[in-house]
Amino acid sequence: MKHLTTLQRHTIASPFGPLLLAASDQGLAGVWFDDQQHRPPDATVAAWHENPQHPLLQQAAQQLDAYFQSTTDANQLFDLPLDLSAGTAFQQAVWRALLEIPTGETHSYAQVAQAVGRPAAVRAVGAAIGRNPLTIVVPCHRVVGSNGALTGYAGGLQRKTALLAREGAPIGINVIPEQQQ
Amino acid sequence: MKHLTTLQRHTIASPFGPLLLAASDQGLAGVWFDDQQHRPPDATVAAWHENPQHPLLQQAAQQLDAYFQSTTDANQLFDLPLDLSAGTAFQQAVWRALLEIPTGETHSYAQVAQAVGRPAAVRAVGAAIGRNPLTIVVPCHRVVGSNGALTGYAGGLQRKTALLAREGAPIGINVIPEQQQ
DNA sequence: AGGACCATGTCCGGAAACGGCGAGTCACAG
DNA sequence: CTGTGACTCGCCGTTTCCGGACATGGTCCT
Repeated sequence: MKHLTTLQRHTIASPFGPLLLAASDQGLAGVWFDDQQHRPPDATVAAWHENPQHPLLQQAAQQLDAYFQSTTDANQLFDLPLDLSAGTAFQQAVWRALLEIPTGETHSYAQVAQAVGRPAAVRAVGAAIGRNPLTIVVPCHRVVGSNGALTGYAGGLQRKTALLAREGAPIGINVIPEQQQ
Repeated sequence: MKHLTTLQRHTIASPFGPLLLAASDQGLAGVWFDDQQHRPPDATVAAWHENPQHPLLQQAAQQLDAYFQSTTDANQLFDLPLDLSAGTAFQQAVWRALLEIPTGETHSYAQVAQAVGRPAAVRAVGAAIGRNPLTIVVPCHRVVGSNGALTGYAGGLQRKTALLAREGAPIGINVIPEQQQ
C-alpha cells in the first residue's frame, strides 16, 4: 500500500470493536479495525490529524452506525466519496468490483476475478481483497471460496461470519470453530 | 453413467407408463420410465433433440408396442442396434449378458456374474444391472435373487412383477405386499 | 530483477462408503 | 430332524469424498 500522508482521522465505536476512520481531501480513505491485518502502522497513523469534526468522517460514522443498527433491511448503504488511490490499478479494480456485490449475496474469488477481466488471477484477487483499506464500506467480507468456505478475512473469520449473518447472506460450509481470526 | 450428448429423443406411452426413448447414431441408447431410478437428469434430457420421426426411434416404439400387445408367445423380440457405450466395460459386459436370458426365464445375479467371468462380483453385478439404460429391451427384470426373491428394480418391483408375469416366467417368493415401487 | 508469498481453484489419486447378492450360522418352530 | 427366517460377513465395481500437488498472477521484499 502506498504511503498515505496528510489524512484526517477519527476512531469510533462499533459492535465489532473500535473502528479507525481516515479521510483525505478526495474522500474516505480508510476504515480499519484496531486489531486487523494490513492496518497502517501506528507510527503512520500517529502522524495523521485527529479531527472528530471533519464532515466526511462524521458522515461516515453516521452511515456506519446506521449499518450496524439496521437489523434487517439494508440496501444502498454508504453514499460517500471514496479515495482508493492508495492501491495499485489492479487493486482498485478489484475493490470497485466488490462494491457491486449486493447486500445479502456472496460472490467467489473466481467471480471477482472474472469481473475485473482477469479470470486466472484468482489468487491475486485474494491478495488484493486482503488489502482492502475500507472494511465494511467496501464489502470484502462478501467474497468466499467457490466451494462456500469463508477462507479468510483481515478482521478475523469471526467478524466475517457475523457480518454475513446480519446481512442475511447464505453462510457456506466449515466455519472452522477454533482457529478463527 | 457417462454423459450422453447429441441424442435424439421421443416419449411414447406404454401400459406401464410413459417411456422415454433415446437414440444415438450408433443405435438405441436409452429407454427409461419417467419415474424410475438412475434416469438421466432432466437438464440433460432437455438438451437432446425431440424427434418423433427418427427411424430407429419409430422402429423401437413399434417393437415395444408389439412386446406389450403379444399376450403370450413372445420370442426374439427387439431386433435393434443398441448403443451401450455409456457404460463402463464391466457394465456393458453385464448388460450384454442380460440379452442372453430367454423370455420366460429368470437367472440369478450369481448366474450373471458367472456369465461375465467374475463369479464373485455378485453385488457389482447387481449395481450394474441397476444402471441398465435400456429398460425392457435389455431384460434386467429377468434377474432375481438366487432364492427367487425379486430383490429390486429401478422401475419399481411392481413393474418387475408385472413384466415377469406377462412373460410367463416363474415368479418367486415374497413379493413384498407393501413397499412395492 | 528475481523470488517468495497468498483470503484460490482445479485436477488427480487413494480411501472409504455403498449397493437390485449370496453363503453360512443360529434360533426356533413343525 | 428338516425347514424358515433373521442376521452377519465377505464379495467387488462404482461413486463419492478428501487431501495433496500444482498453475496462476499481482505485490512486496531483497
